[in-house]
Amino acid sequence: MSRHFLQVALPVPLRKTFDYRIPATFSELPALGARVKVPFGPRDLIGIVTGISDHTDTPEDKLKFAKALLDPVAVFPEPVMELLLRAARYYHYPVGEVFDTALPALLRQGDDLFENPIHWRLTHSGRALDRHALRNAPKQLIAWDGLLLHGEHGISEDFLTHMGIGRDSLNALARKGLAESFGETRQSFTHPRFQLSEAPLVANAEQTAAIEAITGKLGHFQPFLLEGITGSGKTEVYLQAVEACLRRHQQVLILVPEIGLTPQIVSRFRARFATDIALLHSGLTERERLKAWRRAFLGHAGIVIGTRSSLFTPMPHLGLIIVDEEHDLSFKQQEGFRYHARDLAVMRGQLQGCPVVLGSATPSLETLGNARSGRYEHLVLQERAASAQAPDIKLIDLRGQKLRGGLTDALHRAIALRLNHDEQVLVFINRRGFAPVLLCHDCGWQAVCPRCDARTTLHRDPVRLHCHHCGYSERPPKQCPSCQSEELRAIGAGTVRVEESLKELFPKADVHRIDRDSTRRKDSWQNLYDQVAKGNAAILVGTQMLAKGHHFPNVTLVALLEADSGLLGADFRAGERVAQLITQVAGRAGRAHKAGLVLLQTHQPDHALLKQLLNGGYSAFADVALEERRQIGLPPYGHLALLRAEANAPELALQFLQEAVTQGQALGNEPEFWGPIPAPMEKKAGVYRAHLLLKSGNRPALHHFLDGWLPLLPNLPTAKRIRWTLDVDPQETA
DNA sequence: AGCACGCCGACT
DNA sequence: GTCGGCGTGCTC
Repeated sequence: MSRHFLQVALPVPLRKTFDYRIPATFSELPALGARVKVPFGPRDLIGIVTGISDHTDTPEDKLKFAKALLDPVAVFPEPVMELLLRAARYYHYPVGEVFDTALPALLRQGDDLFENPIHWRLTHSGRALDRHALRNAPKQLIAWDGLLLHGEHGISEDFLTHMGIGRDSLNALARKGLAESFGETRQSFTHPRFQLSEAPLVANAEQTAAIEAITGKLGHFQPFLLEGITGSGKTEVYLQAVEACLRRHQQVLILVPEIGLTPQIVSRFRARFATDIALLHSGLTERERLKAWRRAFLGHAGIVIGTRSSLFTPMPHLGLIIVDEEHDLSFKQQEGFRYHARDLAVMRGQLQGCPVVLGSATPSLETLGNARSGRYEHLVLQERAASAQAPDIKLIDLRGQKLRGGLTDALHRAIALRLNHDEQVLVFINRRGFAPVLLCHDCGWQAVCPRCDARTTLHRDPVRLHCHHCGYSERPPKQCPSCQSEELRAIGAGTVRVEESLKELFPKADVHRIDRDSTRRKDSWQNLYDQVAKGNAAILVGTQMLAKGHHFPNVTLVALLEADSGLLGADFRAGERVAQLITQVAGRAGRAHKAGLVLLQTHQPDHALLKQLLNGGYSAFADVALEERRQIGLPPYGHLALLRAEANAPELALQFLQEAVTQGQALGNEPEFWGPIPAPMEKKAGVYRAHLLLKSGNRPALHHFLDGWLPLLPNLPTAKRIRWTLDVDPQETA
């Protein structure tokens, strides 16, 4: 064993592993994927064993001994280990940091893998022993003394090891019947148990076909796109596929968007299945998270429902992966290890040999592309449940219209009509706060953020200017700082101003606002939801957070005050996002027995995207958009990576990226470089940002180039004066 | 990323 | 005279 060296991945931003000698205190060779504590420079770190080898390239004098083996088995079993290694390679991110993001914080910090680790105590005869009986076995005597001290509750093996009492001495005492071990061991791995606690719904023909397609592939890798309009019963397909998986004594992993892990979704699963359901979301304490993680890890939990990072949860009997609302942006991590949980879910399905179901009413063009090319099997649910009708979508031309609180007369009348019928209305405006611009009427001065290239938003309660891009806020000036005029005006409308106007325009109606500011207090969202779900006439005003997760059966009118505002962005995905938002929002209208109406206020009633959506729905839009992407070679037909640079001066970031381009051209076989260009909001939170987009028609070629290029970047002349990050498959390219 | 080592300004 | 600023260099 001493002839072996451990390769250990450590949580440091270094693209390599480190080799360590194995000390004699290790009672066994570590499992690949187990945690070890090792000395690293002046401190100790916890790392993951990625390899054990009988040779090392590190000079003898540099090698140190590992300090402790923390786990009797791998915290990352083989398929998860393989997933993480591949992910590190694909996203060109240091493995040690990839492991770190995949592990619950408490395990990262050294908590025990098993809740009740192996403990030792003296047996009855052990306690009765005369210590002279062990006078010829000094190590056993020390162990016996130690155990005697700790009485019948015993002491963890870990602690004993720490005290210099080894497993050998303890085993020797055990053989003599003097000591015994107890607590959880690796035997506590199990298969999940479940019972059906309610009968499945009767599936229609489309649902039945989808369920059969998925269940027919259990035990094999196969990705599915389950494309189903709102109200078409995607969840019932999930439920019946989950049931089939549980019947095979396997576990199911369900990924949901950050905001989607609502009690409503969870209660559907709880109502159907009596099984251990582990929830993993941002609201848990680290202790709760570890407990839920363990139930999945040990195989106890039949169903694991979680947000992005729960993708990495080890599950010994994983048989099915579901990604709900697969188009949702929150599946892509936007900092650090920038992985896409949906894409890695497919990779995990491949490694574990199980089906992966990607569900959405508005699939991402990437997923649609995969479905059309045949890589994913395309399952379509087009029928709404018997009671529901498709909503009617109409445009309202904003040009030249007089607005009251952001509403045209036509929209005002439509809302009044619905309220008179005791129905509910949703109003979307994608902007928080009171007004997005504070303007001097005399000289044109506007309130801007000193740290960002952005205007500050005027808020009420308290009255302050806030920057939505950094934490900056200040009291609004009483006079214009530029010309001393007192004619400062709040221009444009955010959710707060729209809420106020609606209260004035409809004094008898219940008006509620739902955005990040109004739902900050815990439970307030749930209370509001319960109140509105009763169905009394009401208007809900909110940002797109209102579009997700919750269903209000009495909503018959949905209005977008600025349906085309999202089209202004330079991002090539802007159109896709707008189409998804409008379609999702439309799905909130008229779900039950009442036909719904969707009204889109727009300055561009002739915009091609809006026309496609109106005439042919999301799939007509997707046809056109995919063809455009194909022609310019953008995803899913081309592959992107984005190199971002940040610096304290604007030229520095651009200069670094230019050096990177030159370096890449010298390497050869480089992809297309787009840029460098200043980021759309060049200055943000006081730092200047620039972008370099890499585009290639050939994914392996792009990655091969990155493999050669990235290690050279730290050596570029300006590298030490900037910060750079690489984003593979960026979701926000502008 | 930490953390140490190392060489120049304002304070007990 | 020291405390401490953060530049740069290393971590098996």
